[in-house]
Amino acid sequence: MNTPTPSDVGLPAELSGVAEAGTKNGPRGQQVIEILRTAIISGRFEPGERLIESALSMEFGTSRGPVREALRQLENEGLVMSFPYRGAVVLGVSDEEVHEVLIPIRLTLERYSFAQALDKLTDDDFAELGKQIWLLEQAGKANDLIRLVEADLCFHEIVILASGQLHTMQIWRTIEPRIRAYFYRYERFRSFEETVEEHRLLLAALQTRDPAIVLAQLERHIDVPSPPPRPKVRRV
Amino acid sequence: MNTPTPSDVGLPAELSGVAEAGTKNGPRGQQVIEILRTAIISGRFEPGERLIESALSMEFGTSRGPVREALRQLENEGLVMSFPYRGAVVLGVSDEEVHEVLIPIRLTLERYSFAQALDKLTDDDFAELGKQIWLLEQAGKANDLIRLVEADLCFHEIVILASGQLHTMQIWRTIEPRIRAYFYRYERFRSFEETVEEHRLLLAALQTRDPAIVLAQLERHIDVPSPPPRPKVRRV
DNA sequence: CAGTCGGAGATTGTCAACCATTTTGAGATT
DNA sequence: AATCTCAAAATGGTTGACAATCTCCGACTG
Repeated sequence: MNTPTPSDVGLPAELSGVAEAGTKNGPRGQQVIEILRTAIISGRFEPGERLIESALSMEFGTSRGPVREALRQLENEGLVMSFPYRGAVVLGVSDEEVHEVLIPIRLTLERYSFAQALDKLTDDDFAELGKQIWLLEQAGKANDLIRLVEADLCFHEIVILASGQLHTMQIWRTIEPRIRAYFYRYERFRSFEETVEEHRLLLAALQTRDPAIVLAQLERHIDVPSPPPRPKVRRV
Repeated sequence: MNTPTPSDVGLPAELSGVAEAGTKNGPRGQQVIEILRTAIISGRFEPGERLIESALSMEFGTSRGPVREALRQLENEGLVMSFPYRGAVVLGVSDEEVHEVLIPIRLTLERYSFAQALDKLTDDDFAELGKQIWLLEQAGKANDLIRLVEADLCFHEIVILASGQLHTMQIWRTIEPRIRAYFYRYERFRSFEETVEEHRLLLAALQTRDPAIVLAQLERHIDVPSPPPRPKVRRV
């Protein structure tokens, strides 16, 4: 899994010791982002609820600076919308928009990056993918939706990162949280074992390094469901 | 053209006096974003060039705060990439990624929002669209690429805004600058009159309010060109 | 009584100066 | 030649203070 370093884009540098995403990232303000994001995705904030900078900074024990940046970041992930001098409100995602926009975009991103990643995947990458499969299995057995979704998305992110396509990665980051929120809502209606099996097939396909096989399996995995699942629209 | 207001997403408010995008926006820091964005898109910065907060804030006569936010914004538009404690560098876009990722995403966005906008477009919206057509004609006659691209993208943005789909809008905003940069590079190789005519057809299609007609014309307009145009890849 | 006007209060936007943290590059050392 | 050390440069974050703007509520007016 190659995280891009400054040298990849023209900055003088060597390999970067980028912390494994998840636990204790570098700058503290990143944690603010993560906490807020998790809170919104898991539904601890109602859509429409206002987020006040001073209140949040108080709560997190930071100054307003990091909170402002977090809110801007969340805005770019579509979890929040803000208005000049009026502050930020939590956003919801309609199932329709997920199906008609976010999932198709995801498919575009993954089609391209899987194809690009084919001749770049290292043994290390495959090992990481295997690890995610294992985590999927564990989560499945434990009936742990959160960890299942986590491993699912991580699997895909590994390939996207390996593809080394900067803009594809950037767009992935902005839609991933919304996809995640959607999965939390609806993945529970699928058989966990089915999800695990699909990723096994996907990994096997990747190991052939045959574009046709990989893309076929990818389309089968992601395929855009025509009728929005359970409850209908649920606007904003 | 409906710009979403806080009330649309749950905030108590009435119609917002959002300034016509372009000239003197509200917060000063927004101008910093615009200046930097234009500078990057028009190629006044080389890809790989470093952007230093203190230098920029000096140059713009602001404090570092607004510059930091601008850099974060540009990062979310894929024009810049930043690394913790290492700062931001200007990014380029490979033609391949534009064709394989950005344009297909654009098509997804527009398919959905044009369909959604059909029964929401007001007379005012149509008037605005007509105005853009006129501007396209003027720019075409004057052989003014910049203004042509401006009116072109503005035309599409009007429809996207009218669709009222918040996430579609949000994603549009993050890819629009890169599309714009691409147009600046390659639209010059097309007949301006052809571009104008296509938008005339698109507007006529919209006026029928018939989804089939509109989508057909849209696909014809945007269609994903298979072979990357002139110079080949041009990485990062 | 409806509608308008005018602050007061709340919240965001910006500034300035400062310190902590981290990267980076140039020497000095082995 | 490779490594180590250290100071300079930049970013990340803090504090406290204002300026600019929105919101809302209550008084005034037709």
